[in-house]
Order: sequence, then C-alpha cells, then structure tokens
Amino acid sequence: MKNELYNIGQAARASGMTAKTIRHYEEGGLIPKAARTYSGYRLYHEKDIHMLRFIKNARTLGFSIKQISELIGLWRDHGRPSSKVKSLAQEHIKMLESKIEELNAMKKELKKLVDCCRGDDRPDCPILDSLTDGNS
Amino acid sequence: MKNELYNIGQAARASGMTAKTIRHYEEGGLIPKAARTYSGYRLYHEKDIHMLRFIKNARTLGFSIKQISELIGLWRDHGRPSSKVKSLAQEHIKMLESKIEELNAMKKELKKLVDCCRGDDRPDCPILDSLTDGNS
DNA sequence: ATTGACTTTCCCATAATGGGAAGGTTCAAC
DNA sequence: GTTGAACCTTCCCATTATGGGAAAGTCAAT
Repeated sequence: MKNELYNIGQAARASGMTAKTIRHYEEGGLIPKAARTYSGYRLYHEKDIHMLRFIKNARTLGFSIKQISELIGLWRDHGRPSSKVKSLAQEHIKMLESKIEELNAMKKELKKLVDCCRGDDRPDCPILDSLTDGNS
Repeated sequence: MKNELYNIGQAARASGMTAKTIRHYEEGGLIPKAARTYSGYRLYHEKDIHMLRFIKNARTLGFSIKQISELIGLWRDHGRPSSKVKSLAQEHIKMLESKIEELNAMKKELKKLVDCCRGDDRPDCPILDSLTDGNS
C-alpha cells in the first residue's frame, strides 16, 4: 500500500505475469487501456493489479483468454447469478476432462508399445513396427 | 495395389490426413519433396503412403513433428538400436504424464470451487471470490 | 467446349506468449 | 551535469500444427 501507482514492471511482478503479457492483454482488449504518464509509461492502480491477479489465477486454472473475458464480465457485474459462473466453470472442467482422457489414451497405447520393446542394441523394434503397420 | 501412383488427394485419404497437411509436411522438410507430373501435380508411391501413415500414427500418439522427424530417421536406419526408439518413446510418455498431471491439478482445483458454488440466481459466487483473492 | 472435381501457390488466421531491435525515460551516482 | 543501469515504448518475427480461402491451372467425362 506504500505505492498507489505501479508501472508495468511492478504490475507484472505483483500479478505474476510478464510485462509483455500485460501489454498483450491490453492490445487484445482483455483489459482496458492503461493510463499513461506524460512520457508514455503505463500506470496501474491497486484495482488494476487485482484484475491482473484475477486473470493470472484464471489462467492457472486453464481458462482461455476468451473465457476469462466472460468471467471478467461476470466479475464486474455484481448482480450476476452465480449459476452463470458455475456453468462456465463446469464447461471448462469438461474440456479438461476430455483432454486428459485423450492424453491418457495416448499414454496407454504408447506404454504398451514401450513394454514390448527390448530397448537394446539390436534394431528389432516393435514400436517402429507398430507405427508402420498402423496397429497403434 | 491397383494403383501404383496417387495424387495428393488420394494420398491424403489413404493416410488419414488432409492434402493441406501433406503439403505442409513437405514444405517443413518432414517428408521429401514429392515427384511431379508434367503439369505439376504431386505424385506418391506406395512407400510414400507408408511413410505418411507412419507419421499419422505417430501424431495420433502425440509425438511432435520434431520427434517424428527423429523417429523417421531411426525408422529408415535399419541398423539402429531399438534402445534409441524406446528412450524417445519413454521421454514422450513422461511429457504426456506431466501434462496430464497439470490438467488434473487444474481440474481438481476447479472442481473444488464449483462444489462450493450454489449456482443459483444470487450473485454470491465462491468461484469468482477465489479467483479474486488468489486462493486458487 | 463445358463442367465439376480436382490440383497448384500464396497469404492470412488461430492461442498465448517470448525474443529482440531501436529508441526514449528515470534515477542515482559520480 | 553527465553518465550508466535499468527501466519503458512500439514494432516485427517466431513458435505449433493445422485450416480457410483466393486465383489460377488441370483432368476426366459429357
């Protein structure tokens, strides 16, 4: 609370992102254009930092920028029904689950191949054979 | 085996990718430049189709183009030790596992939030609160 | 010759950053 | 009062693996 104002580097450190990323968000319209000093430096207030942290947290949970844009809309709308937020989150959980399943299928299949492969000096390799034959 | 030669569309259908993707692989050097007809159409032989299928199978298992490039090198080298292929595959399994873990962490955290949220008409929303406070 | 289903190349778009150049600003130290 | 380090600015390019679409040429059958 010592400083009321932050420049982009301080805002980056305070929110856990890079300055580059903050500029990128501004350019993409995710966050409003920052105020500027006389010389053109961006200026951030405490509430801007809060928003950046909000975004950072949502990114950590895997929300896309587009989804976060919706979340911010709901976040700012103090009369929103919590059901909207919840369904957005549930949708995202489903996407995570399907990605996880996909990766698990890959892993399982690949593991099967790896377990068949002696992995020695000889060229005989069930992994390559399987890729070639299309049995994967 | 009716046709010895395929054009790019046929090769695409035979290998399970799109013509666009095949051109992209050629341009990126993953596959050699195809022979051409007089009029400039690309021509593919059976063995080219095999390679395309090999690539398609490897992609399905989640290997990157770069990794596949290595795999193709080993595939063509009939004297390669199977250990090299195996370690490449194991490395990839590890990457898959870490991605799965990451997604699982997101899912778990998000689920926790969702379970706390009533999801009704009222604005009270633990999900947004948590994102704001950084407790996620 | 016309038509429809191909093919060619070329450029742009995606998602979310990172890298780096060329140049201006701030602030503290000398 | 100038110098230097550590910032900041904009701008453009790279990443990964595709997809979309335009403009133009080709093939095969009618």
